[in-house]
Amino acid sequence: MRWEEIDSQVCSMARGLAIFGDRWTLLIIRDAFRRVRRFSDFQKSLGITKHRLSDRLTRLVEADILKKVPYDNAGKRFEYRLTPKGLDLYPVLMSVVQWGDKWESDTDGAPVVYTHKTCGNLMNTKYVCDCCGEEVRAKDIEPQAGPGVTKKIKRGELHSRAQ
Amino acid sequence: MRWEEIDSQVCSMARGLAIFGDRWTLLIIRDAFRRVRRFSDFQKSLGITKHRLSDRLTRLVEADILKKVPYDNAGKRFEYRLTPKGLDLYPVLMSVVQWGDKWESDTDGAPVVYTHKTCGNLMNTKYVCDCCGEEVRAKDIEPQAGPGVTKKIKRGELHSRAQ
DNA sequence: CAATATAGGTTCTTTTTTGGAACCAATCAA
DNA sequence: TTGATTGGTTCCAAAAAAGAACCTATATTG
Repeated sequence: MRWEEIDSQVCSMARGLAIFGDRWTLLIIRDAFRRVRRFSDFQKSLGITKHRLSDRLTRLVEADILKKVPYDNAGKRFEYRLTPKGLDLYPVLMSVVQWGDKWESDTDGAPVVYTHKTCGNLMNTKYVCDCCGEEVRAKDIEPQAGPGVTKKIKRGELHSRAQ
Repeated sequence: MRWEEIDSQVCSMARGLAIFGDRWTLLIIRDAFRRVRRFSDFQKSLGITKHRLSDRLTRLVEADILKKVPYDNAGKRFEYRLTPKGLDLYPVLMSVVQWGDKWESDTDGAPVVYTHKTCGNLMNTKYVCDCCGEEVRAKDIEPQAGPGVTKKIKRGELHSRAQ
């Protein structure tokens, strides 16, 4: 299977990764959360080639994760800002950061720490069930076919179990 | 900057993505969580070429995310199983899935739903501050240089602000 | 006002990474 | 024992990425 075809899988992970699962894209989004907004600033921050950056920004705008906002008088230069869909990626980034802090920090410790303004404390995050509030662990979870699969089976569009 | 150099950034995201931020790797880990364990099963599930799969599995074993466990009598055939470090990636996968469910499902709805065995309900997850339990939002968080940066600055190894 | 710098790209060439197919040795199942 | 399966490796062609040069439209400087 070619990589471009992976979003044809009936799987939310495959569909997500088809958008941001390649090199650079998540780092661009990381920078966007750090208020990097302009082409040249992304380039300086990342060291990515202009060609690649241009391509990735275009795709992110097409995917409605970033939007272009004019900032010069002539309206011909643009900033790239996160859309609501893009802002919703925050848990993805933070879960990667948390994992990296735990498993890939050198002996000095985490490069960046986070203060939660709401409660005033240094923050660690955890992933919880929004119903009972308990921290989520793989073994406590039972995946089942959801409507995105069962409806397709009912209509005869899918036969095997979901990818 | 070359992609292989990104893990030199003092940034937990860059370090994480250096390991699993390329094509296929997170999908392999997804399958591992679904109890896919053998070479041929990964291959069937993903449609990845053997070459690529072999390479990715080797890297994941080197990164201590998967481990090889012999399963035949002669001890020459191996299964690939998640290590504790690999199991700890669960929040990364689930946050991608949650995002994909919300933003990339077709009109039928989510392909897979999850029952939380502990509380018996269909589960949605949320990302919370482990101190106050409130859901984490980008705007409520103030990042600051952590020990992984400040110690290096003190020793004169870093001068600018953290990447 | 001309000259220079900067932003935001595009084009071109080289290198690296993939995809795809063929091949292979060891085991297993009939 | 014979053929199928597992878990790869090797080789080649195609696609993607890196790096440099180039380009156009503003903005700034003298």
